[in-house]
Amino acid sequence: MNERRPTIHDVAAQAGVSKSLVSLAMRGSPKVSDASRAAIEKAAAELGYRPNATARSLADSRSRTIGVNMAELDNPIFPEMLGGAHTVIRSRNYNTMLVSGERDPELETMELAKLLEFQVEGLILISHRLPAETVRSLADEVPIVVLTLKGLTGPGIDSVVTDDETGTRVAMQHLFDLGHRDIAHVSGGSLEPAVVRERLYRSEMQAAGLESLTRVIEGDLTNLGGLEAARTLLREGKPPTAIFASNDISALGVMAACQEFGLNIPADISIIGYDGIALGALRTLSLTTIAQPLGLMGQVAAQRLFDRMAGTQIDDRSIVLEPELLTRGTTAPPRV
Amino acid sequence: MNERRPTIHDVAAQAGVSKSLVSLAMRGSPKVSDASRAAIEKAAAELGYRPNATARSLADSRSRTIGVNMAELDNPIFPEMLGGAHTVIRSRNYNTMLVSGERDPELETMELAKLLEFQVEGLILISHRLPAETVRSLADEVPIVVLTLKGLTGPGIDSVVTDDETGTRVAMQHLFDLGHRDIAHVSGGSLEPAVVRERLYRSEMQAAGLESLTRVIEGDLTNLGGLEAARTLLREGKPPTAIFASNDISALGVMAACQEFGLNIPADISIIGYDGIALGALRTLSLTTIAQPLGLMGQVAAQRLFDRMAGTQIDDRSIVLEPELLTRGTTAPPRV
DNA sequence: CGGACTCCTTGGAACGCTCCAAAATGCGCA
DNA sequence: TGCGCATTTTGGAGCGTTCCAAGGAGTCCG
Repeated sequence: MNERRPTIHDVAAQAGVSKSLVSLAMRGSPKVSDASRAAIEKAAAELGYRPNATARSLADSRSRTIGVNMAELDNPIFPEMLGGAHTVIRSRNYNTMLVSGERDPELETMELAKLLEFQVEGLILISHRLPAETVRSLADEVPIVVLTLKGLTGPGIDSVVTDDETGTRVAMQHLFDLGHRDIAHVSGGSLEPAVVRERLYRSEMQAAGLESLTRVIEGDLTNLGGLEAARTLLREGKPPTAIFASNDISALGVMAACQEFGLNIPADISIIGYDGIALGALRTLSLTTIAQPLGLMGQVAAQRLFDRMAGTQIDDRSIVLEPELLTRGTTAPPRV
Repeated sequence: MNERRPTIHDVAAQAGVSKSLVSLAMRGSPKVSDASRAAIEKAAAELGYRPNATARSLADSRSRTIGVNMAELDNPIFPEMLGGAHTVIRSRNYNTMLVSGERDPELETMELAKLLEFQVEGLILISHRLPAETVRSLADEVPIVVLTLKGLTGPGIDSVVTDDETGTRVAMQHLFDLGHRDIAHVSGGSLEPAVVRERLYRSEMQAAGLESLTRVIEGDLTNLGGLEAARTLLREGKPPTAIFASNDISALGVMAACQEFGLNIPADISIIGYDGIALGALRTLSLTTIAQPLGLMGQVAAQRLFDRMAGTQIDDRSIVLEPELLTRGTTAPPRV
């Protein structure tokens, strides 16, 4: 390892100019003469000079860094969103500082505090488990964009979500159109999107005059949760002709349970998920689902963040994207 | 947003002490009297003071940050490794700065340069596409741990890999034990692990006196690549009784192709993958595979990095972990 | 040949913190 | 009351940049 990294001073000395001029040259200022520029570049190359971003941040009080919190790593929708955000952040010549609270609000709070200490200029919360109050107080220091959760807004807080009501309606309509009536729902706990999906499932069933067939089995948005829920359901007796799962990974668990019970998908039972994880497109799975534009959501979130950072005047606090039905191999008309 | 963030000076003024004392107190030094500490804490709380990590980094020239490069986001093994590394980094009270080169060596180089400008104290490359020379020169400035690729070592560079030779042998042995002889391989291109796996496949076949049955179809470690490769293979005529795919996601493509051709897995054809992605455990897929301890690899990588940063004397440059056969639902004895 | 410009270049003061040597304080004891 | 010692506290220098006001060097023109 090197003894000491060369600084702007070393370059200046080597090139025979002042540190200020080196500073200008490094940032490509037009007011540096060609001769000086050449000398400086030569000196910098010889010394292996690398600007110190920390010092720069301090001097001009701009960190050029965005903090991203990823609530959990095991649902693939989050990395997909991260990818989208990351692309935009990089294209703006910013850096991404990633933390994860691992579903633990206290840890999450600490991690976010660290981000602020690093002077991040904006925060993207790819889901989170924080109390509203905490988020609000963070938003006091730096603009925040929250993904997938729109319940919480306020000054400094924007959100990017998809329209879960429409999405759920489309899912149910798809099943109705295929001829299904006996449709069960594997729910997803108390987080916002899952709650909305369950509510809409119920109201759509009711609107179709199918209250009596309404069945909700509790899941938790995990693969195992979906598996267990579907097992419970199938043990009960006559299976429904279709199951709407609150998200894709739990839908995959549901599929596994159906197979265990000797049910053929989609001949014996149709399954529809929600999210549009890349995985679902695997030919092996071919899961019909309501796709959220995950990568796009990340991109939009980052863009909005930059707009806020630039102080652009924007009225709405919430960006709602449209979900899309992806008809694949797990849904078909019910057996007659 | 706030006008200006309070600094250590503001806290000092408010508490009626010097900035130096505040600095000590903030870092929990034992040589601060209880009275002063209380006053300082009170003042800090009142002002909503938050230490400026940038200034601190500059002052003590330690960034407390590790840079992580994730070559690509679409193979789930990488986020899994990231998760492991992240845990360790956080437990050391360090931060993670994440970049991704998106398979583009030039972009990757630029991103890594940015990390160094931020004075990261160490670098973890979760795979990469860089020329050896570039990595070596980076290693001159900061310790590096490379995951999944062990070809490249040298001063300042460590690597964490699993023993692909053993892994492949175990995979082949598993198939041999089940009674398979006609085993094809879907390869994975020119990256190091894929090359080793292909070589070992060939040598194991040869050792078993099965040169005549050796068949390698080119894949590229993607789902689609696996699908296409298997289609090509199956179109050729009599299918093998088993296929060994170079990694899990391509194995999933292979499975899809088999289904397209009306082959029953594992009754008609056995499939074994490599990696042990979490996904493969999904009951719907139940992919037999050679599992690498992905999360652990990330952890070990981070640990080794911290050891190097601490200057611990260590001899070996390469950590080799053992892979493990996970027998699941896609392998069975061949039909007689 | 002097002034008015334009173009380059410069030193010094921040930025908010840590580190250090030295100063203040307090206490026990002769 | 004064001295030594341990405990607290302090101001100033420094970390590597950027920013700014001001200084020098040319150039053009009357």
